[in-house]
Amino acid sequence: MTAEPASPTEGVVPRTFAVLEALTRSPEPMRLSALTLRLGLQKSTVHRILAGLIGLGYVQQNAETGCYSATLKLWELGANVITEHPIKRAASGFLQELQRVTGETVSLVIRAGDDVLYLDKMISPRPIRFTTRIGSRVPAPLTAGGKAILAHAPDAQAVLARTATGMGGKRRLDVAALTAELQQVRERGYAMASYQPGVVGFAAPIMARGPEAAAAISVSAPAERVDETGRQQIIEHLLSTCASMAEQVGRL
Amino acid sequence: MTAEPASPTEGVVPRTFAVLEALTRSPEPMRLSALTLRLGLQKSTVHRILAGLIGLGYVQQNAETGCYSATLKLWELGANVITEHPIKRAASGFLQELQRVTGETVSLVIRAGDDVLYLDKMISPRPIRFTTRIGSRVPAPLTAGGKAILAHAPDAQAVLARTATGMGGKRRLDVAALTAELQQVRERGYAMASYQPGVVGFAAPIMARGPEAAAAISVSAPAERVDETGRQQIIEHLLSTCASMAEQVGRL
DNA sequence: CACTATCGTTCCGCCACGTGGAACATTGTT
DNA sequence: AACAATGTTCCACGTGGCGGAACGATAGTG
Repeated sequence: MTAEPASPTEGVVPRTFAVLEALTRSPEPMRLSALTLRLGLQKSTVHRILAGLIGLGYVQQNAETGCYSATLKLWELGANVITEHPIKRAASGFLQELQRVTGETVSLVIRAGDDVLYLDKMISPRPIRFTTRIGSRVPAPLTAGGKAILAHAPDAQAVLARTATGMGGKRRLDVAALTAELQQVRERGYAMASYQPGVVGFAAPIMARGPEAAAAISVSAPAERVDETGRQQIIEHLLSTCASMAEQVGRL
Repeated sequence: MTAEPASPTEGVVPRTFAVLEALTRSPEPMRLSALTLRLGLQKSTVHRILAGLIGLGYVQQNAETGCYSATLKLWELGANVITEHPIKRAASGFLQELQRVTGETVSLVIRAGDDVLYLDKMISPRPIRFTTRIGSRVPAPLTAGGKAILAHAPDAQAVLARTATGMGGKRRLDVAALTAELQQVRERGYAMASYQPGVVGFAAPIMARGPEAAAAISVSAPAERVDETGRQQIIEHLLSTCASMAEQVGRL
């Protein structure tokens, strides 16, 4: 049942979501042929699915180019999920305050499989903009927030192993070094990383209810803007913020 | 074809989205029976759809209560739509700056049918919190942002009429007064409203490319915090912000 | 403690609807 | 003008969705 012969048929619903996922992942609207190619489906099948989605209002078709794209109705659907999310709700005030006192970009991430997921972000008023987007995923071991969470995850080793093998030669993961680093993170209470070149990130876990981290808050800044004293101040604010939030979340 | 006999069958996909919409609209997780009741579907049908959605990862079931709720995966799906949205992207910096200089909560709204849709919001660091949520809809004529947009919409009268009939006796809409008010909005360049009790809102349209408003930016504050000079300052900042943004959007 | 009511899950025969191939229509290219 | 590539429509086939009903689980009540 669960093991399908080869690729018999997969049902409308999974295919419908595959179409939506393809459309939303693409920065610009997609043509029908691009979708069929990417999904490995029949032209007519994709066309029929798209027609249904247009009827429901989740997809629109550019009248001139004929390209398809997801509509804001799809965004509305998901938006309610996050506004109800307890951690995101609890974090809002803390993020804002931390952004204010540090003057840098702060983010809220949670773990999602072997990745971290950016739940919220408050960007710095200063010139530099980061490219991390709310709703995007990044392999956990690459980011400060991910390390902060993994340091308190029982399956951290497995995550490191999977991530190391998952990424080809490009930026090899040094599992041994990371393992040692996670130990350090546990001791000092915060993690550091430089996922994007020229940007340093500091993060601390939200330790609420139980030994695992519910989330992490990170502060990111251009490397040249952070000297030793700035670093210490950021870390101080970060740790006290996370402690306060953990306390509040813990007694919800 | 388009006119269905009575309620023959509707197909899996529309029903699947109906389930998701019901789940996301509900503040708390829903039981199966609540869903069947709300959707008017068969128990087994809803159950089958939910099982499919769980398999796809868009729905989760609480192990203890058995209640169903949408997952963050659904949020991820929609999140990409908005990060690519040109107006939201263009507005981000302007919203942040306007929030900073006014110190109050600023929002970005666009029109969606007869409603306005909250695309983005930057909340005031001051004590009061508003209940408007990103991704939520409000009938356009009730809000400052909606009025700012309607003032430049060719079908404003139709929207007023529909909204007036749509809302029962509760807060009756005075169509004549609103029509006059829209004229005022066109003249002064900004709109006012008090959709939530004790909160005043000011809004101005983003007039980019053509005679219609692409969006509106609004500033909301507790009524008692806004005196006459504060009001004038807010409006001044608001108008200059919208003008700058319109110029930038116009030449994209 | 048995009885009943309610909710969630599973099963199954029927047939509607999704499926993929191909034909048709449309637009752009050399 | 002939061609190529893409988008849309059509149709016979059979898979998978459909709803009713039976089953199981849990809880509330006399």
